[in-house]
Amino acid sequence: MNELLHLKSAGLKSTLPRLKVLSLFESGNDRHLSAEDVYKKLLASGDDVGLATVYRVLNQFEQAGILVKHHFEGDKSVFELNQGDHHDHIVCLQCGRVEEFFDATIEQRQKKAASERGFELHDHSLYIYANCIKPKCKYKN
Amino acid sequence: MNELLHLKSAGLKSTLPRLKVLSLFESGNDRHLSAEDVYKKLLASGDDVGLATVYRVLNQFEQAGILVKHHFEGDKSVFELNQGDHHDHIVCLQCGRVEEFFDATIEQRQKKAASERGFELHDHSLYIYANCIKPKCKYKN
DNA sequence: TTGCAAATGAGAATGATTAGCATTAGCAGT
DNA sequence: ACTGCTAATGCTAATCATTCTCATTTGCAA
Repeated sequence: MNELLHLKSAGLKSTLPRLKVLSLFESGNDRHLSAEDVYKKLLASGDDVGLATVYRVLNQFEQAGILVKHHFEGDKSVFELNQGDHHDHIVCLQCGRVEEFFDATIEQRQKKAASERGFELHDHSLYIYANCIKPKCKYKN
Repeated sequence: MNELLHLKSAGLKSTLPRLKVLSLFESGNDRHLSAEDVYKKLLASGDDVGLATVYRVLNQFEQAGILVKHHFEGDKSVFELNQGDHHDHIVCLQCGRVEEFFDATIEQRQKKAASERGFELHDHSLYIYANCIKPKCKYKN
């Protein structure tokens, strides 16, 4: 009943769509999903939720700290389960593979860069766009 | 005639709209401008260019390496003159002030993070979202 | 079980950006 | 300078992701 706890503590009613979305992320099959992805996966598994609801739920979960939202290059944003550990992302430009990483030095220097210039760091987004080195990349190798 | 050289070498005809857009950026009054910003500024100065043209020109300039495009938090993207020097950005969440910075160590560690995980770094985007420390911030101080 | 506010679903609306197309304007060659 | 042709422009309509509206449904507390 981990899901229920999450929802309760966020002041969210435990509804079918919310549980479905949550368990999709907790199943762990795909860490990074867009609203469209979630919508399609739910449809595919016979669960009938509206796209608008998916968007709403995703955003509520983000507010509640259950999910984290990312804007990879360009258009649609993706969500991933918030497991407390902050990390940044490397995205393969060819196959889309996403790898997570954390570098204490980078974090450190960012804070420094901000404070040196009269800012108090609140947040940051760091995406590395790269190419898989063979033979891992699904497309280019 | 710096502008002309730019355009020529990019294989772009030297047209009125392109010259207008280019000189807007080269005037240096605002480093970071969205398509909408450019459009409005041109209108304001009596130059009559269509919004679609602005978008087209901006993208052509990006391809040509004359401008660089950035996606700050959320929606619209902004462009800035490409002066050869790569840098990242700090954006104030309150007043929108944008400060540029470069940190060799961060660059370094990114390359390392990528290669350690089987990627060849191609590109990256790093945005620090922060709050101005008083009294510089136009809104919160 | 009842009642009601909160949540959902379907479709319309929005906002940024792009595509389609008829008209205009650079510019190379007379 | 004049012709002509292709690239460029300026509308407007179209896209695409995301949000809003609102009538209907559902979770849940009394």
